[in-house]
Amino acid sequence: MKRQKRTTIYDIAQKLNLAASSVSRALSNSSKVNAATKALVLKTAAEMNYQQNAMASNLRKGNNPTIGVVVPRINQNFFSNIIAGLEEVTYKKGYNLIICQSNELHAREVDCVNALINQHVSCIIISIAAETGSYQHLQQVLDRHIRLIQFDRVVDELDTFKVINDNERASQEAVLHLVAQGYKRIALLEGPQDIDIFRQRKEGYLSAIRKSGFPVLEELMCENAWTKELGAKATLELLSLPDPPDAIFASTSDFSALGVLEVATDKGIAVPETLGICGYSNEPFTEITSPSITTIDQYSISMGKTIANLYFQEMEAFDYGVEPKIVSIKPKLIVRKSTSRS
Amino acid sequence: MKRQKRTTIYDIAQKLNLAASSVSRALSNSSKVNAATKALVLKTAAEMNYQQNAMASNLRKGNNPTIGVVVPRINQNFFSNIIAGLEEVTYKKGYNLIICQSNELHAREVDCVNALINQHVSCIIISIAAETGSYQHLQQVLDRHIRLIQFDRVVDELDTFKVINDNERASQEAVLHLVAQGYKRIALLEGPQDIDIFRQRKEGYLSAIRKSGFPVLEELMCENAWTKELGAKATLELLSLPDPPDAIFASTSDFSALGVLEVATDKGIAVPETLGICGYSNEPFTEITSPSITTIDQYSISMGKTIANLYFQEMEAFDYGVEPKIVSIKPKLIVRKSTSRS
DNA sequence: TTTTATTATGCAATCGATTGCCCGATTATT
DNA sequence: AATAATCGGGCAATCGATTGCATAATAAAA
Repeated sequence: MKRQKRTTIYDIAQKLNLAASSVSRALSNSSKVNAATKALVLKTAAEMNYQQNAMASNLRKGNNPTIGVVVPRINQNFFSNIIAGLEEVTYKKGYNLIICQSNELHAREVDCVNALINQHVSCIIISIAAETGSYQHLQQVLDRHIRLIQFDRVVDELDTFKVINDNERASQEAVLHLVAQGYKRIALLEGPQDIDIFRQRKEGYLSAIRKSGFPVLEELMCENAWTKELGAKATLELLSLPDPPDAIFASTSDFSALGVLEVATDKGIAVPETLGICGYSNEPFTEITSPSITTIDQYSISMGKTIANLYFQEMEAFDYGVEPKIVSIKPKLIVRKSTSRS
Repeated sequence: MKRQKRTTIYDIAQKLNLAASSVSRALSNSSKVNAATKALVLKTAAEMNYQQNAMASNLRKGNNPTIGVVVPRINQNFFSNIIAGLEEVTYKKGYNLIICQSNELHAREVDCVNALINQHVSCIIISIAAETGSYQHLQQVLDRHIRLIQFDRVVDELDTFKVINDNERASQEAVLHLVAQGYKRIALLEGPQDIDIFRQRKEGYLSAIRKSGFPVLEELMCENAWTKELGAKATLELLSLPDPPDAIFASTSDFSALGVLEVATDKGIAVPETLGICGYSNEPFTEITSPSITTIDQYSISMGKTIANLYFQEMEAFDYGVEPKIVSIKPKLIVRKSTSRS
């Protein structure tokens, strides 16, 4: 079974007794070709089942309308929403999306970025892996004048476009909400402090606690309570304190908050009456638990759209002179039953 | 700020006073180049920050190590898991993944497929949109000798590789489980019957009902109860029957099952005692509801891996003579509290 | 009717890497 | 020592589309 060659503009040119250049112009609707010829070329191309070879075109034109995306995990609600949002916009612009996942590993992230550089993508959109290393691979991107947009987890030092959530304000708001509900000993489950977003969330917590006139208590802050299991473990420890907390802000994720809720349910602790629980991310399940969990929505789909639009508006419009810009989105506190005492 | 050109093999060749061909061979580790020269080229390439231009390379080699994926929605648990699984495998093979979403629209699906054909991807992996139309676009793919793998929602008529879930057996098993738990009037929430997977699930339901010696009752089968809202609506109707069902199999999705559960909870109907509920897909939240929902796990991540491996094993190894093969994965019934009477 | 614009088309170089073929210089074989 | 084989490397064509420049044909202007 022999692989028949695809039709190229040369095939069309030959058939119509034209030059390939004319065919090319006709197909790209250039004004330099006669309307009749144009129509004929278009018709013939359709008949011959012609489809442009994007590789050749892009090579010649020196640009590739493709955006590379690197996320820690594709199948994580937040990121898959981001990707969906990105796709929504890039599709309309005729851009392709190449997706990679770093699996939270630095080495793999470097690999992905290099692959994207090879592909000569127009832009790389990235949220960095938990396992951070040097930023040399990102610097490489900049050195090659490939647009780079960081989002969510960003490297501050790098002077790039950034789209982030205002984690600090959101966290602060969440904690102030807890205070308003009458909680007085509010614990924090925090994430790895070498990741900016977790530092910011902790900042928000601290400033809200201070602002409310409460003391900052080391024993109420648990490190690395990232997953459901770790959240549960931390909760057990917190609850066995001589003076246990009356609310827990799982700033790492809703999964962590779920761990808290499960422990509370197991122990017969009333939520929200005896223990208030607040998560982060607005995972779909937070609405479904009983009680439903108060959390923070990050507008992930629209964030994806924002990122893509940023590229198209700011970056395509002008040339490289554009000042890198930081877009900060304020997430929204979603109050549900797990913190509604009143 | 002028965009400095990227270094090419010609730049390296010039610097080392070599021919570009030798540089190319050195970089691809060809045996036709002296070890010393090879080392020198590699070193110089690194110094000059050389990165291959994949577009040029792929054009010349006539192949593009890229796989295109078209799914209805990227941010749907099942599909994002599939993509994660695919990526896991393709990454290791040095392949790129271009992701598109059809948004369940036929026209958009056609667009995506055409874009992928333009890109000369090596393979297109697709789960077709709910809004089906002609299959001409997929036929085009085959005509151009691009590998095509359909998964989950497939077009039977097309003679391609297919990776599917054995929806019929899984549904049958679920219903038989309900029967074993003593449920006697089992209702079905079904999806659009022009999509194969929903037809198959209904078949499974029907055969289990017959096998159990129960009558097939039209009034217990509700069409198009796809979403949570539709599931809830259908449940209200079912419960207002003179002789209401004692179990509901939401074959469309867990969301639909969730709608059922919410209605039951609202009405104070005991689950699983008075009403049994079974969903489909093993969405993360099914574990969390109270009671937790019995459902069917589709092994989505591993299914993604299976699909990718299918491409690499069967399709790269041989040439086009390979007989299209159908891989059927048997999903797993996950029994939880919503159907556990005993 | 001659000259100048305009329009439509062709020619050939180009994007960057790969590869078949050829050739000179070593090394191995008889 | 003469011939054959091997090695290392260069030349130039090629992948398919695009584009600056040249040119023929036609229309407009003088």
